[in-house]
Amino acid sequence: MRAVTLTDRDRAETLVERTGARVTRQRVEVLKILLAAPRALTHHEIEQRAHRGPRMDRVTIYRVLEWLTANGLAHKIAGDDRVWRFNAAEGHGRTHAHFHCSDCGEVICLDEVAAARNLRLPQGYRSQELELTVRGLCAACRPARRAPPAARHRH
Amino acid sequence: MRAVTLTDRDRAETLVERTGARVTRQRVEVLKILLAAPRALTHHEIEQRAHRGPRMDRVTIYRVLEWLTANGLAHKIAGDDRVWRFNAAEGHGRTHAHFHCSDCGEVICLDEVAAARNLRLPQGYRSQELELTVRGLCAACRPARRAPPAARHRH
DNA sequence: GCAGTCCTGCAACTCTGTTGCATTAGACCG
DNA sequence: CGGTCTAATGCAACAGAGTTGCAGGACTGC
Repeated sequence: MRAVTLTDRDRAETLVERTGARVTRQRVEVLKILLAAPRALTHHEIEQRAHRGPRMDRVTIYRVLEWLTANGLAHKIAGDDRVWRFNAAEGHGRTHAHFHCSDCGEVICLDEVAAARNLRLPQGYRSQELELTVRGLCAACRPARRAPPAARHRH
Repeated sequence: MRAVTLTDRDRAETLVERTGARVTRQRVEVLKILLAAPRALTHHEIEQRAHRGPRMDRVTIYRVLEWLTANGLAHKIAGDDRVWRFNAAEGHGRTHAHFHCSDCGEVICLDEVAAARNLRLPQGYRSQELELTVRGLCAACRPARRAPPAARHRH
């Protein structure tokens, strides 16, 4: 995980301000956490990071995440473990790709791909968004070739 | 929804038999329901259909679905509403595409697409499966051009 | 028919996310 | 700077999907 720099906090604050809504400590804090993360985080992970600072309620985090998503500042990904994961939404268009590790559940964003546009939908269906999901093993979970796999934890 | 034909029941039975494990009423019944459905079903929907026949426990359905998935007879899809949906797995390869209706949550399978194979993963990551998700509005949820939209229910 | 195993049903539980409501604290105005 | 108005927060209770443990039932092989 990248270190939380002043820049992340400032960027977070600026982004929240730009929406025109209230700039609260909680919104800035959560967005800062997302900006500092190299991958999508679960609510649980965000909560843990948030609790290093002053108290912030579970529910507030849910509501902030919802608000960030509604305002286009964060992006919500449905994982395979029934848990939402959130990204800072910078640079996310209507077409993007994610990698899901089938072992540890980690989710990262991949560069955009020109996903199949020759896709045929049934009569009357309309497409709004495309998402390409790659499932596989991340570097940490991939069985090593020589050395035995390092001990890992799930989640 | 297609009518449940004798063929579906027979096919279900044959498929379960082929695994070598026990052929139970519950397994055949659930697989039959999946085979008869034109789209992915939630546990809840499967339960409702199953309850037209003799008693079958909620938990048993969960376990049967898990078993079907593990044996390659069913396919599990994470929807945007935190609910698993299940398909009969016939014809599902390692690359497939689904359509998720962002309004009613319906999930259907699309024909396979040759999804981006020029995808670049980070160092050390390995891909096992590709899934293309198209989000949009299904025919029922799409705002009509002339007539007002018909009344609908969620789920 | 008997033993052993696999599967099912039931109850209780966990975990993620939501709702209702009283209280707090940003934003704005003077 | 202090007051006011309202959106946002904290707290508690709840809801729904899925899981676990265990006792009893049903297949299977002999």
